[in-house]
Amino acid sequence: MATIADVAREAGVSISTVSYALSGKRSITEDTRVRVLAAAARLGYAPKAAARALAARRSQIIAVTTPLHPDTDHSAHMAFAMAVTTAARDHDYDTLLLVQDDALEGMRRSAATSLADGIVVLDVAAHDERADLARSLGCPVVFIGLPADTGGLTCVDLDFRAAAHEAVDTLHAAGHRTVGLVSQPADVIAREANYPLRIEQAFAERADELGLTHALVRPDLDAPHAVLDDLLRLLPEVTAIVLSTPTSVAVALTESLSRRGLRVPDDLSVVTVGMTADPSRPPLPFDSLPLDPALTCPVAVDTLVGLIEGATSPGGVTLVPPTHVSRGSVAPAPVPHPTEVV
Amino acid sequence: MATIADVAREAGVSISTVSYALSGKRSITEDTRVRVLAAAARLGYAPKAAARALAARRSQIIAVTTPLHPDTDHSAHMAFAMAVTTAARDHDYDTLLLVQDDALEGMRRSAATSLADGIVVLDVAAHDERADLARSLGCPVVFIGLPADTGGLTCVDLDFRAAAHEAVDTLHAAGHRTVGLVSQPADVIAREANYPLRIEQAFAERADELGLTHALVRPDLDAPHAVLDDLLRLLPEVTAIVLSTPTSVAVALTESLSRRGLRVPDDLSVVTVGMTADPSRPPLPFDSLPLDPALTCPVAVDTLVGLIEGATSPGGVTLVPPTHVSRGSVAPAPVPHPTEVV
DNA sequence: CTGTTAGCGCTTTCAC
DNA sequence: GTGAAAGCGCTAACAG
Repeated sequence: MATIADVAREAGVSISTVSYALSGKRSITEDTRVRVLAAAARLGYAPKAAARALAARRSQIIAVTTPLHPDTDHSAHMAFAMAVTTAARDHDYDTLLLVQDDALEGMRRSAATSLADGIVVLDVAAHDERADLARSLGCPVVFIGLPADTGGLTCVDLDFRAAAHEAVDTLHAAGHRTVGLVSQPADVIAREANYPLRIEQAFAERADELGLTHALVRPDLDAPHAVLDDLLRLLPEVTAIVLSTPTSVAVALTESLSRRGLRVPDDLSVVTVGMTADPSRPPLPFDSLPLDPALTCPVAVDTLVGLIEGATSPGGVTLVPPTHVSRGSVAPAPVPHPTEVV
Repeated sequence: MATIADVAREAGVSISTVSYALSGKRSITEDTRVRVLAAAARLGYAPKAAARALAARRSQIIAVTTPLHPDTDHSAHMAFAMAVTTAARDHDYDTLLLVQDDALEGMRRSAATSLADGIVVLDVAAHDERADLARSLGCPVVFIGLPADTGGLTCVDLDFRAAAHEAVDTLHAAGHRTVGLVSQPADVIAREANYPLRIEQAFAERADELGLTHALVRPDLDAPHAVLDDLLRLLPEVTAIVLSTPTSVAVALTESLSRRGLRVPDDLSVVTVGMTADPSRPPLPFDSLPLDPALTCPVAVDTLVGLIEGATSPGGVTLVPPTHVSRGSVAPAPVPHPTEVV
């Protein structure tokens, strides 16, 4: 309840001296600085957020908009929201949560009322109505994920293309010559952000470049166990799998493999690409190039803070390079071509 | 960018008239009210949150604190955070997210700076450091879940006791005479909020009252498939199960049942108590008395808003009655006592 | 290096 | 029913 005036009186200095002593925005004699800090501590002073925001024209709040449709993966999106929040705190910002119906309207509202200084957009769909809104908002906005049209938007995403390439390279280096991709369900590809397509293309491209035999299967969420059959039908000689699919399909695939008596990595090597782990469950036992919130979110928040503070100019897509997590699911191909093993 | 002064000029009235016309806090001639609204719309006016908060001494922001340890169920807690956010919007409040390390410190900060008008505490542990903090904060706080000592706190939770009773009653009414409880892992019971204990006690109590044979098993997360064996060893005649356990255990149990050729509900009836569904996955195919965020969160937010606006006084535990969701997993006992079937 | 002061844009008495 | 004006508590020129 103490105000800056109380602190000034207590420390025997002026109000502005207190303000500057606390913000460090101009140099203060060590002596008076200590006196101010002591007075503030004695009175339990904390600047009122609203007064500060009004005077400084900055709320130190970032809005996070994430529609969270019934079919989006809640645990993954919680991980993203957490990562954004943690990154924001590192820059002294708090995060406001805008969900469901309010994901769109809340963006408008928090921009119009200056509730938030900037907005992070999560759960981005290919044709996301928040993209057009962002272009017309006059408030810094950063997308985590890419809508179909990124024109005029500032976006950050994992470099899925590089991740897919690296997955194929890894398998190729281990001597695999026939590789399969377990991709997303067809309807997800239509609706979601375009990263599944980017992965499919990059996978095929690099496999062709390396002269590998390859194929892809898109699972059916109602019959996830069929993917393995489908893949073996398409690619009887397959020795390695790239997984970029919903967790439920990955789990089903694991079961299908063990039912068939196929061991990872002895019979089949596996690498996942662009999958987000549920922090509250044990991770899938596969080598991964994950879509890790800890990778993209800090970059997105840094970018947003740069925009807010005028240090950066808007627009542009930042693709974050993937990191490789080893879990021992890649082994040399069962029947390697001796001269080609790296 | 338009201010209230712009609107006043445009409408040819005073600033206070604009304020009252928009807030409705005092009666305004229909004519001038319309004129003000039109002017505001024409200028695209939206009151600045910071100015409003400073003058009104209210930020219209509720902080949501949820530590989210690595082992907490992220999807469930996202569902709670969403439900709180949606309920808050219904009262014209936004929600600020405080996670991880900042869950505790953020409470202090948002209270001291008047960043938030009130705080909702999620992910409550039995001995939660946020309980003592809440008592000393001088800022309205509502817990969703019960810490061990609720003295001086305002709490809202599902009535787990009633839920356990109702589950046993349902099975008894269907003619079951031997029932098992699959509870939480032992270490969870020690650390978490005390609801698992409340369920165990209520289960045993009501089963005794009804003269049922009963037993409980606590799963081991590293060997979830063992629970069915354990239960059948303890209770060979079991015809019905009450499930109040992590989702992973429930899934493992489902698998164990089908491996043994036991059909639900033909061979075994099942009811879940106090479990939270992951909205992004298909629900467990069992009758439920769920811990549904949609039940507790609106009550908690109503309570908090009552505290903020001075309509309610703090303290007290509100237990929300459970609702029953039928999914056809309860059938009459296989070997009913004819005279007792209801 | 420090103090004075003019706002920031709104809510809310108080007067009419 | 409406208007004038005093703050809310802080930041950031501007002056010294």
